[in-house]
Amino acid sequence: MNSKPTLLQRLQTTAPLLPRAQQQVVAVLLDDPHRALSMSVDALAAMARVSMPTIMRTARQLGYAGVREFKLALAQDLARVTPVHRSVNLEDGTADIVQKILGGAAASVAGLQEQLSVQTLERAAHLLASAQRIDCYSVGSTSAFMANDLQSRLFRLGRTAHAFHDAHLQLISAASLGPSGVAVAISHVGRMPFLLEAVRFAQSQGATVIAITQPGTVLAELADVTIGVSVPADAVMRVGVEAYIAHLLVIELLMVLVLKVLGPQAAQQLTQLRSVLQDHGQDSDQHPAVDWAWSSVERSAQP
Amino acid sequence: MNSKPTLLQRLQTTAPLLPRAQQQVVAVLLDDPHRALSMSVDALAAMARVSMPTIMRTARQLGYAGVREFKLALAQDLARVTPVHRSVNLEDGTADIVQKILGGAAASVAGLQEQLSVQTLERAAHLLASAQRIDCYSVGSTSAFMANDLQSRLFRLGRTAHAFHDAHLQLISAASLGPSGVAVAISHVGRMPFLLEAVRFAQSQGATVIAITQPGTVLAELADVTIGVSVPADAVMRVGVEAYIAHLLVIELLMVLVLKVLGPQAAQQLTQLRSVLQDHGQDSDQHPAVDWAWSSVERSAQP
DNA sequence: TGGAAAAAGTAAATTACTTACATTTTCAGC
DNA sequence: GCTGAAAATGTAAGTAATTTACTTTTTCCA
Repeated sequence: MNSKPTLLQRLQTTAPLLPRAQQQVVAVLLDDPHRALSMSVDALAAMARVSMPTIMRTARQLGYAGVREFKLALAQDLARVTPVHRSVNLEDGTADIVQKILGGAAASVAGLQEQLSVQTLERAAHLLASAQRIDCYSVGSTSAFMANDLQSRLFRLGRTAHAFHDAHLQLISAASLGPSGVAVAISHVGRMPFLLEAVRFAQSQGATVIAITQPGTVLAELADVTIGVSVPADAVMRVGVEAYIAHLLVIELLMVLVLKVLGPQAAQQLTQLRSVLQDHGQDSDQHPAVDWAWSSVERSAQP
Repeated sequence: MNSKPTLLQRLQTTAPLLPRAQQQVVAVLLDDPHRALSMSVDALAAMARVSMPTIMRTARQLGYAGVREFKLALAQDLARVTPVHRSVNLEDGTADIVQKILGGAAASVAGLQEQLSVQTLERAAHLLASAQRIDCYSVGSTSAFMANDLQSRLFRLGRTAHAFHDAHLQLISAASLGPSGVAVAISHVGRMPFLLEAVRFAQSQGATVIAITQPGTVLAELADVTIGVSVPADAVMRVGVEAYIAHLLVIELLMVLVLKVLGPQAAQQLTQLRSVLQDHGQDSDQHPAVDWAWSSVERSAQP
């Protein structure tokens, strides 16, 4: 899972370093990549007002063996969810807005796949599966929801978990965690002083800290295990729902992995829980953790 | 916004109808599409043990003007997020699990784009922008979070909004909404009796009801404006985070559209709010609505 | 301002793709 | 089971695309 910036992004960043004629080529490519694909080399050359070999040189410069390969790479790049390069504008039509926001979200989900490290996730899952107590710390209303979600889902998996949204309570929790405890700190920005203080304190008492935050933040540096989540670079100005969604997905992932570590008997318990909920006619708007776990068990139990 | 089957799927279904030599070609393509892309026509021909023109004929048969076009189409197809058809299995490796869950999420976001109707969203946005009071009804803890989110974001846009998670309070609210009020009912499953009762009551008092729910549910039928959100059919067994994410995105969209309806002066207010929050050193873990709105204004104010 | 190195262009060569036509295969009708 | 026409495939020649080799222009340092 290597993180790769979009080809188009790379074009934009590399462009200034290129000689004049090649910059013109890149400009044409960026202007309408889809059209560029369906044009032949000499058509492209004409449009960029350069000679044919320049096209080829540009492709080489970007690290491709030839124009053919470059075009294939570009095609693949365009096909995958294209990050929005321009932010939403109030003058946009409704359809544009839908496209931009959903496109951005899809891109950030796809990007997440490349950011997450399997090893890190596994380490986190093992810690969560073996901790004697798990405390979830949040900052702000959004993270609070996530901390609660994490707590209740861990709880359903039979783990002892709490969620604290308050700086003071976090400190108290940190004081009592001890070496067999795990704290999970959720904060996208990752530099709220109170939270950092609680984290440091928990660590000083021997607890292990898992952070779900942007890479490069103070919190990320501090934590024992950091699950880095960064929204795509294009959207720097717009910290939107993308971060929420990424965090939700990370939690979902962690829960599946924890369940995997805990093994079949935990899955069994979930199945029972689910049937009880069903008997009581509970809406499954409640909590999906139960549902997916159930389906997983279904499948793996009768192959 | 049309849904299309994968090119590879089409290959598989069309294959039996094709003459022998062309079937061999398709077999090679399906065997290792990525490799097939990087091969020239005669290399492909050699591998399929057919002559060059057969490759070309196959491409034509499939509806492409030539091999070149076909290859581009194939490249695009291979790159796009492939929906997961199998559900997560506890025997899966970590990397598989990551891939399946995130892939599923990406697919559902992409699917959302095809489900949403621009007209419906616009109608909802206009209703929200002009209502004298907006009450958000939820069922279950998840929807509760969403109702709160919706409420607080509407509030920041200067709208009068409340969120009710309790059947009793919802009835009371419904009683007092009146013709100039709008109720937003959020429930994925869309058939909780209490909620339906509140909705019917609100309507009987002249209020307009917007529903965010699966199409085809009782709630969907009942509401004046239904924003239909259905998780992809593949994932029927696994009602996971996909539904959350879809709802979050719908709310995000609605907020942008409402802001658009309200016009620049509302955006202006948001900008001010943001600067106040910044002055007070607030973390932007808080609420993204402010951020994006700010960036939109930035852009549209100084062109 | 001279001159060397980098950049861009011209034209030829190569390679990949496409077409036209010959050959083989298939199968319906006798 | 043979005949012949239509479909399918293959051969070879042509065309269009890409790449290379080499020349001219530009840039910029001394």
